[in-house]
Amino acid sequence: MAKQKSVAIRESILEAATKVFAKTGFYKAKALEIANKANIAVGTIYNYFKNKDDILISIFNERIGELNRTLISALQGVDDPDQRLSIILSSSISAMKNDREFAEVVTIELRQSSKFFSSTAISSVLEFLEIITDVIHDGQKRGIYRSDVDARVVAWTLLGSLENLLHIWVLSDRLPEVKHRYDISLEEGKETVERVLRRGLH
Amino acid sequence: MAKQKSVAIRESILEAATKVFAKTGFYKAKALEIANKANIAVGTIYNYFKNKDDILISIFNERIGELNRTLISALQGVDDPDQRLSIILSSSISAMKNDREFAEVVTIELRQSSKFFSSTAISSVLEFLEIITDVIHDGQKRGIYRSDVDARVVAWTLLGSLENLLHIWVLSDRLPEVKHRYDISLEEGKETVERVLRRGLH
Amino acid sequence: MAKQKSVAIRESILEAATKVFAKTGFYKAKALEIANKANIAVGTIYNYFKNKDDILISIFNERIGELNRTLISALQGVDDPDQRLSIILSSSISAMKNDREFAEVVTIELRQSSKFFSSTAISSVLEFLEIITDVIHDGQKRGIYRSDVDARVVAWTLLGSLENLLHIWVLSDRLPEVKHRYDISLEEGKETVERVLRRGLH
Amino acid sequence: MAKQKSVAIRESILEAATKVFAKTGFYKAKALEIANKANIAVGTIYNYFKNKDDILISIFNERIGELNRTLISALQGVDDPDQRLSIILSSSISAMKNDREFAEVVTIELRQSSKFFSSTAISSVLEFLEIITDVIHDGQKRGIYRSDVDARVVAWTLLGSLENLLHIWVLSDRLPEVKHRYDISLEEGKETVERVLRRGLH
DNA sequence: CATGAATGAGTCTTCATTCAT
DNA sequence: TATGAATGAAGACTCATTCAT
Repeated sequence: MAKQKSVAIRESILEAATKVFAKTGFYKAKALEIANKANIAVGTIYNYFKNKDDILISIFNERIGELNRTLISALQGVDDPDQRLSIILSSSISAMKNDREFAEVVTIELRQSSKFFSSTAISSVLEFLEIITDVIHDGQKRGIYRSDVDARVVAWTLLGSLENLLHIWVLSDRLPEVKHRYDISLEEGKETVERVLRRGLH
Repeated sequence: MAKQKSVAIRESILEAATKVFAKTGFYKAKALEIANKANIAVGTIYNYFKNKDDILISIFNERIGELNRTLISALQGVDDPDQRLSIILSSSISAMKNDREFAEVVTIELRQSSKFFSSTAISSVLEFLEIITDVIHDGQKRGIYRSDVDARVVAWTLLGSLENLLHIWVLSDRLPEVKHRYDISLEEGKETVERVLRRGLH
Repeated sequence: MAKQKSVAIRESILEAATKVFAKTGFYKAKALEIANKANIAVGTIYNYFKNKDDILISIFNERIGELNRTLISALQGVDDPDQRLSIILSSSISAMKNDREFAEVVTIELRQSSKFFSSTAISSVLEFLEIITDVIHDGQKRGIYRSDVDARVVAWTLLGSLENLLHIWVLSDRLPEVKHRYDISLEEGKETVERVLRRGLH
Repeated sequence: MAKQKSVAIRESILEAATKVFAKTGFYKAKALEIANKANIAVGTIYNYFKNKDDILISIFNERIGELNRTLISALQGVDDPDQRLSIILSSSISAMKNDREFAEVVTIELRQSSKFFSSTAISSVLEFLEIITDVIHDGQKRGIYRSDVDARVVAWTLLGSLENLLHIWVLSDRLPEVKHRYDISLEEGKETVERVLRRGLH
């Protein structure tokens, strides 16, 4: 029997691509550089992915899908909405901290992608939003959260807040100007967001 | 007068570029298409701008700079921090509503730019953040706003919320999936953000 | 038996390749598509043929070789040169009619091949020409055909006529323009060619 | 005023391409080599032609169009159909003799092109056929030529004969085998074709 | 200043062929 | 012998930018 398409190779391409996308940005990323970093030939990339877009989309969907699964299981058995939102923030932030390059890619490239790729390309992001929306909605139905706000808007803007928290973190490394004025740790940031939200939603 | 003429051309390039960037995204935008839309020759672009990057940066800085000036003057004489934040949101949103293509460009391309361009490229954005930060800081100093949150974080995450509000609005047009689930007007969105913030910050 | 099996595979590759060459042309034909059509793996092709060129050459030589053998046996015992030429035309045309895809390949790719491959690649075509030349030559020697024409030229140009007869037939399917103006059956075409030739050679 | 697209450059691209196509065949011809031969940059090619196909099509249509115009004017005032066919053969052959590389391209690549390009791509060839058909048709109407043959078939097969006459000539240079067996001059070939045709059509 | 033709570096992707299994 | 994943050379075409007019 001949060789089988290897999961390991696929994974190494995704990892290498994440690094290259983080460093140069999606558009300037070169297939050859990804291949080199993954220790394979350029052509091999195209045995696993249709094209560069497909790699980026796969990174998003697989990593965020993973995060979603983590979230869902972490939320199991937790009842308090505040605590649930806290878990969502913590889990998301810690996932990003553990893979800074993925954080950079999500922060920087996701917007572009949502606009210029199809909606299936960002299905996992929509799923992530769904999770947050459900938590808030549930809080509202149980009379814990105020009902005069739109749960979907809260979810979406919370995502924006989270993204920008990560964005400062990521930018600090490149731009001294930002580093100097906005030297804030992810934890401090999370704390502030949570405080505002906790009081703001009740 | 020569100077007059130049300003008009410069302006028409910026307008044309905004449209093209909105439609295709910065990286795929072609100088020739910008020139055509501006009714000038390609070469002329380079009499007014160093390169494509320079056009994008100019769009950001000039339009956001304008917004900043509008904000500053609108905030004149307004004392209440809640009202001031409300003015900031309203002005920003109405500026974007009046120039949807600019909204698309800001929403989609700003992130990329902040990362891969220098910090002067986004000086006006930093200035915008400064304005928000000051309002919150001022509210804290006057004992109106709680002091256990970081004003800079609030400002930055508020920007994230605002961006994502615009993002849904912009995305709705491209992705039916989003349109269907997140059919929210900018005004409704703003209302929710304000409510959470108002209670959350006190 | 192993040998038997091999011949079957070899044959199925030639058949599949003929179809693919007919559809896309030799240069754009993909080995993978040939393999798929032949229900084998790509690699297997290279156990039977040196390369893509080799497949095309084999198609030519084997099919035209077959035609040559058919011709030779059909000409056995026929004495009249006119009748012999008629047999050559009929047999050739009917062979092509029975394998339209091969007709397309011969018509379209033979020229290229004759130029860019070696002369052994087209040895069977040269043999085919030889057969025609001999018939004419023989007619001349027996005083039936005029002697003031060059038998080799007549053979070669007769081949050109035959090719173009097939060419109209093949083109008609792709180009409506041709179909419309040159809607001629192979039989009608053959009739005209024969009439001119019969009188022209005496 | 800026530079104008130059007819000279366009022409030099066509000339260079003809040479390269003759040498390597259309599919293996490299844009860079054409550019080098034409003393221009690769990109310049694409200011004048949409793509490689477009170059080949232009070569065909412009050169054969030219030939058609020459033929039409040469046929002016000539009454005798035999003489007219003779003129067509002579003019075509002499045009090819004067531009051997074009002859190679026509002989080798035209077939491919007729099949895989659109019919406008070969409009000039169809026009050439039209000219021949008209001559024969006219001969038939005037009772000089026999009426029991299809003028269109005669035209098309005559084209095949002409092509193969050129083909031997072209092949002789590459394949010693052919050179050895078919060492026939264009003029001798023409003579034979004309003799057969002249008697065959009356 | 305006023009737009010329430039040529740059890169994704294809696909025939190889070779380890 | 059959397989099909891996390979990597190869090349058409793009497009931002320049500069002669």
